[in-house]
Amino acid sequence: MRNETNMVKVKWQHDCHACPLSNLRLRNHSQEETTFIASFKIGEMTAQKGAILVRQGARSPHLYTVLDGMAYRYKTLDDDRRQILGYAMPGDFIGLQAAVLDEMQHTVEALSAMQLCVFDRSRLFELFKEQPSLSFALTWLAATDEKLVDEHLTSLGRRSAYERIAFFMLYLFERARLSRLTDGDKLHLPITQMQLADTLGLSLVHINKTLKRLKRDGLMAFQNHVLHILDPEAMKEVSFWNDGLIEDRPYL
Amino acid sequence: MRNETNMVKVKWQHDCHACPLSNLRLRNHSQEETTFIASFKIGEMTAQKGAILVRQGARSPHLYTVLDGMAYRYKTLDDDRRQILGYAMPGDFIGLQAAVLDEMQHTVEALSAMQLCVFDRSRLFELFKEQPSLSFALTWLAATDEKLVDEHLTSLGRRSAYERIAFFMLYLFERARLSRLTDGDKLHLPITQMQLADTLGLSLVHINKTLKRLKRDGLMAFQNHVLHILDPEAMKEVSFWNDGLIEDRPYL
DNA sequence: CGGGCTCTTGATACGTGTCAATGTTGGTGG
DNA sequence: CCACCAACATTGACACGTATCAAGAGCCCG
Repeated sequence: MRNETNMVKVKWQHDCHACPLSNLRLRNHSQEETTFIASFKIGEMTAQKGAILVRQGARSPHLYTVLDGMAYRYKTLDDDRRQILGYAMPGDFIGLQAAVLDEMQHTVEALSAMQLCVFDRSRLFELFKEQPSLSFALTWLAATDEKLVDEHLTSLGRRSAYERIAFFMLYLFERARLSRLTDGDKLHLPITQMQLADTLGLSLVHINKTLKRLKRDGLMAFQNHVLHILDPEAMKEVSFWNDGLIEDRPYL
Repeated sequence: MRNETNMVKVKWQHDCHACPLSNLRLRNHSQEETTFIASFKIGEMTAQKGAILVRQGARSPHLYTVLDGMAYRYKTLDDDRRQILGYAMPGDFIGLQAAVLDEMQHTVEALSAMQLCVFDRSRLFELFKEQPSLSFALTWLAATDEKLVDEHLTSLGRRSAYERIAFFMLYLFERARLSRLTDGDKLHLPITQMQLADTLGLSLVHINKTLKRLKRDGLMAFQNHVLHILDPEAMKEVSFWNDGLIEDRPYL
């Protein structure tokens, strides 16, 4: 049973007008919008690795923006097969589906220690009434998230294991770059090969063997939770890379 | 090369206040919202089977609501593998991604003769400024579409071919029921086995053989473009059916 | 009444899964 | 600070689901 009580509100909080995310490659807001966001914000919280932020089958009263750390979301079938749907990094909004739908269809879990900005779902409609630009930004986020899932779906449907892993790792790397998490051609990734398997619709064993092939071929290496992109051009080529995937994003 | 010029504006048009969709199991609007929608609407058009409504890699100036007929959307990789991402039925909005993103990442093509309501993308921001309820509805649609792709992704990642086909056919059937396209336990579906294969990440041959097994087992039959649900309960059981998938939807 | 899509079926190949055993790593408590 | 334990990673052998190839049958539309 996963821990749900290890989330602690923190005393000290950021001023939205000096949001730490404004340093990232994200779209920024006007003064007035920032003031609205500040009023919409309930507080901040810390979540430990493994904490459940949103639970499949439940209703979620809170929405979050990731300030620090990573999370992932997944669905579980009635036996215990599961499919990981996506990952959230600093700047990402968690709970768009929670915001507008009744019952959550997936679980969101912290991959590492996280710091989050918390919003009150029940006040969301005020945002739609008063802030057309932010409303548009929310819709933009929803559409962009769907675009991502579309690409992920294409991977599972039509890319081989080798192509699929190359594509996904390159995606994580490029997305992480927006949040300034990369260090040259390296990236610290708090995920296991089991999680990779559940992300890409493959078995643990096959992930392991295919990672070895990718390393042998000089494309990339993933060891001790460090992803190392060795040959980005070759990665793009073998994975049928899509340049339109990664974009600067708005945030709340 | 697919035909793009076979779309014809029709002379006679529906009055939004007597929208034919209002008879479906969809969420309806207030008088004022309907008036806004009427002003947002450019006109109506007809599309022949095979017509391209939106093209991958291009920018789309128009948004559509399906009045009649079906469409599907897909991505193509640089070799010619393709992945079908979803289907649109009467009441569905086509072009949410087109509405807010720059370049389309998928193609939308008519599966049958269609009748569509056409909106002007460039006036979308007025909707966000003036119609908070409709803005919310748009975001709801985006979130619901993502939920659907999430489930589809789970199928490709973690359901076997047999489960996957059962799940998808049941989904199409239940979604079609909302648009009153079903006839008892039967549904006319203008799709081929090749399209089913590209939807479910399988080969044509394997689709064919698995359909045969499903029929032999008394679950469902799909012949001459007619889907026949023989044992809905068994279908739900083998496919790990998700009851939260199908909901009444708002529309524009 | 031809010609091109579809659908069907059998034979065979191959990618990926499963099983099982061993090695490695990192965290925890004595 | 070390010993231990539990995850996690690695590897080989083998099984199985699904793809590919190939050929023929059915169907629709001009």
